[in-house]
Amino acid sequence: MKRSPPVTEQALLARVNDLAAKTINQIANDLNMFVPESLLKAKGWMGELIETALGANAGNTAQPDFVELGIELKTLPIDRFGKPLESTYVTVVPLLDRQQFSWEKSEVYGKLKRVLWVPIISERHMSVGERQVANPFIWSPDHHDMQILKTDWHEIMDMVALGQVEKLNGRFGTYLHVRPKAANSRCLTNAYAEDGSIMQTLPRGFYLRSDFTRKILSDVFR
DNA sequence: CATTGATCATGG
DNA sequence: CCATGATCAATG
Repeated sequence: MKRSPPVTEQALLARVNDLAAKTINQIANDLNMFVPESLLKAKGWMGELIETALGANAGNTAQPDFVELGIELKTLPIDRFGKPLESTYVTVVPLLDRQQFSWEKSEVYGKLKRVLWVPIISERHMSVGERQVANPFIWSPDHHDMQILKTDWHEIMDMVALGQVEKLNGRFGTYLHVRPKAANSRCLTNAYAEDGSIMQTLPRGFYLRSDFTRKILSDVFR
């Protein structure tokens, strides 16, 4: 039932290339998985399907999906022209980290340093099963993009450390921005207040803007 | 119509 | 609650 993880990057590429051009129905049928009518009540389903198909093994730990390879898997919904339809979730924002202030040790860096992108043509009018895998590829940020990601991360984490998490909103950040990441708007978690005490606030996540993922695709396929 | 803010499912 | 997987949907 569960597939073992690929041992090499080459093996992972071979597996994911087998998915290229397949419909979601084909992939799910091969795995004996049921395809939901809608993703409204199954928002993570696409990602879980591709994880299963490829043998990802990180579970819900805060590590890249293919732990030994250090590669993060991201499905990316695109329209028929290859334009991303959504932002891409990266990881939760650590609200109580005043120490571990190193970009290279951050979970954002750990996940974005090497990513297997699996674009899926997922226009809303298409049924889930008819949606189709496009051209997957493994990517790392170039130096320029890495600097921008690092700067975004530092600016956001500085605000968190200064107790300004509630001043953060989706307008901050060039590539990486911060949005709510919770079951609903009543969820609360601890964070620093501006006076250094502990306050309660809505949990947040780091997301990649779709402008940036659009650029990634155009850099690769130009 | 793009973007920001809100929400859904699951496992530990 | 916190982490994973994201998409939905109100708003400007």
